[in-house]
Amino acid sequence: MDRSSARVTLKDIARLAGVHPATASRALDPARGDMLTPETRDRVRRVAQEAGYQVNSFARSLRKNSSGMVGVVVADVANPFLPPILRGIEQIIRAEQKLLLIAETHDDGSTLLEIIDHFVARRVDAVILSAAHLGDEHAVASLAEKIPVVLAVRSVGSARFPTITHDDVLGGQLAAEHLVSLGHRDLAQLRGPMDVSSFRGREQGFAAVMSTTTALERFVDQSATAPTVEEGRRLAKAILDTPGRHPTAFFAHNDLMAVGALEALRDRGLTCPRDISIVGYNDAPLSNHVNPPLTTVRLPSLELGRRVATLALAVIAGSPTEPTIEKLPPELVIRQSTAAPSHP
Amino acid sequence: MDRSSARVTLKDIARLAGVHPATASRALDPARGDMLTPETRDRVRRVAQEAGYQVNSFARSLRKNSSGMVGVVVADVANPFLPPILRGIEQIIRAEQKLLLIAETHDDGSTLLEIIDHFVARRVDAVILSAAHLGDEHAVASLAEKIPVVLAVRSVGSARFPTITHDDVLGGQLAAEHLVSLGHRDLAQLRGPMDVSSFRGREQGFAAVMSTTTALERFVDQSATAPTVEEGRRLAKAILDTPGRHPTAFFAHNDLMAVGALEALRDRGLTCPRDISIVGYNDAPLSNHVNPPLTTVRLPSLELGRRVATLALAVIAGSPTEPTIEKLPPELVIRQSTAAPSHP
DNA sequence: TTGAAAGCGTTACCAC
DNA sequence: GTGGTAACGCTTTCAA
Repeated sequence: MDRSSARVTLKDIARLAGVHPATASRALDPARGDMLTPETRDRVRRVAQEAGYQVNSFARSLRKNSSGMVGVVVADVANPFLPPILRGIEQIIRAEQKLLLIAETHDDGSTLLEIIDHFVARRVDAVILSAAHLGDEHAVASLAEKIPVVLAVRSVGSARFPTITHDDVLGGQLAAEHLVSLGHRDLAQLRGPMDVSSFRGREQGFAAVMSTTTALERFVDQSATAPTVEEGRRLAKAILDTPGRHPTAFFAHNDLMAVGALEALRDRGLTCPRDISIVGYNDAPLSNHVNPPLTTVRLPSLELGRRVATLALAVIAGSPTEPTIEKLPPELVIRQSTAAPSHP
Repeated sequence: MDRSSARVTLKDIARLAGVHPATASRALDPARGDMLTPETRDRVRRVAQEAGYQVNSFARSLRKNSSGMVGVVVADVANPFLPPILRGIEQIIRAEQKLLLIAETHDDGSTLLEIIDHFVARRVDAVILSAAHLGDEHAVASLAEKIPVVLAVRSVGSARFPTITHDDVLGGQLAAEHLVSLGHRDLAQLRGPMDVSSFRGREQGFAAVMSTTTALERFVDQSATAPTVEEGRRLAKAILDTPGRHPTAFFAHNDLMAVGALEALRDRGLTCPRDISIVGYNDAPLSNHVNPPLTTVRLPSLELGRRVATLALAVIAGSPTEPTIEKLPPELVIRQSTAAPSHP
């Protein structure tokens, strides 16, 4: 593999076509192509084509001070609810001939700062941040001074930045109302990390419904360190290990935690939904294939991705974006992990 | 949000620190920092720190002709077996202070070419390609002329390029041997797309075992257009709809297809493993939570990611990489979707 | 319509 | 050990 050959530059094309580099530059830019006579334009383009010319994006970006890239910050690519969001973003961004730079924080604050530095150094045209924590407001603000930022999925608490999320409060309500209407009166949430707006919203929506009914929520002081199967299992186990009657229904803050709860039940010889009903969240890909198939809350994630990307492009273009927060409505999907309590 | 303020450049730092830009450049480069007196070096660094200086990576890249980015091409980020590979890659690449550029082909040939163009234009330091099809050899060769390329997971058939894959032939063998040793004699594969080396390898490993035993493989001419739940269901349904006795075991080329097969069984009122045993592939995250938990083939994907990235760095550094192909061994995980046939 | 020249911010090389 | 100079490849004035 010989890669030593120097690459063909605009100057080469200009020489081959017998024109000045500036002319060649104009010929190859669709936007400025019609400043030229069709003949010169086409000749240059043909030469470039034949020579396999590719712009040097460094030089172009240096000159234009824009990278043509959009940075996306996510917490964890392994999270199964991310792909549709990323796909939605990609659809919009690629249509604009821009490229996506994806980085992961693993929910670590200092990694977030590092990534932000990278993005700033690379003069990313905009940052789509879906890994924010409540309290990251300062970091986001200082990033926003340099690069357009839009928040996806997770807000930072205040509405200072353009944000598009799922309506997590509504999602929590849907879950609670479903369980209450089935007759459950003794419930518990398996909470995700409380420094993330999504889980905070779910908790509040759920609790709000509780407070308007005769139903009781218990174990309100526990939450997961990460929204994983293991943590779901741990929280559920802690509840089941508590002496006395256990709740008849769990609201897990995502499907992975719901699966962990299923494991905890099984460990104790309990059955879902006979002994305990479980509602998950996200409608992750295999949620309808676990045993039992999960009742869960489905999110319009592809749409969210598309809207976020569209918003990012608008901010790049400098439209008068007032800091809005838009919340897309979720939808309850009823499957077989929920039923009326057997001992009412 | 005011982003109009011009950014601070190296020249500014030099002026503030009372040195020449070239000196400032040296002071800020860890590798060349010790050419300077500690005093000047530290003074420059302090000034840069205080002024919030960030290199302009375009200028640097233009000068160095290297972007500090590694491009990764995958078929589909939603595929649950990718995250560990990406994580492995990221661990290695980030340690080198490089950034990952991730793009998806959706297994579409022209999209692959587009992405390659983008990567070339952006002078990515290397490309890690895990979305190759058998027959993409030409495209890969022309890319490799310009940028170091390593193949991950999927080979192109020939061994012209440095490649690290899972040992799919061995994986197919493990699956076959397991089923045969349980007593199955009438089997079928639910094949993934045959233009992908991974599935091709699994098929061959499986078939090789068949040919050395009294077991018989049937339905050898069917394969999926994509390795999805839907396609797994379709293939399984086609087999079950065929008149006469059906096979007593399926080898699905991945876990998603296995789940599809489970659906097809359920649709026909059949039970796994009582009526039909199923082996999946990949040990995807929820494979042990579906009903029944899947016997499957586990892949050392994190390790693969790490090795691929290490190899890519070696190629970038110009080490004398002879085109090797390395195959990492998979491992059979026995769960509850396989059992001895009930009507032997 | 095209050409000339300057400059984007950085680093490599050569002097001193 | 530090400064000067040039160059990376491109786009964008400004002139002609």
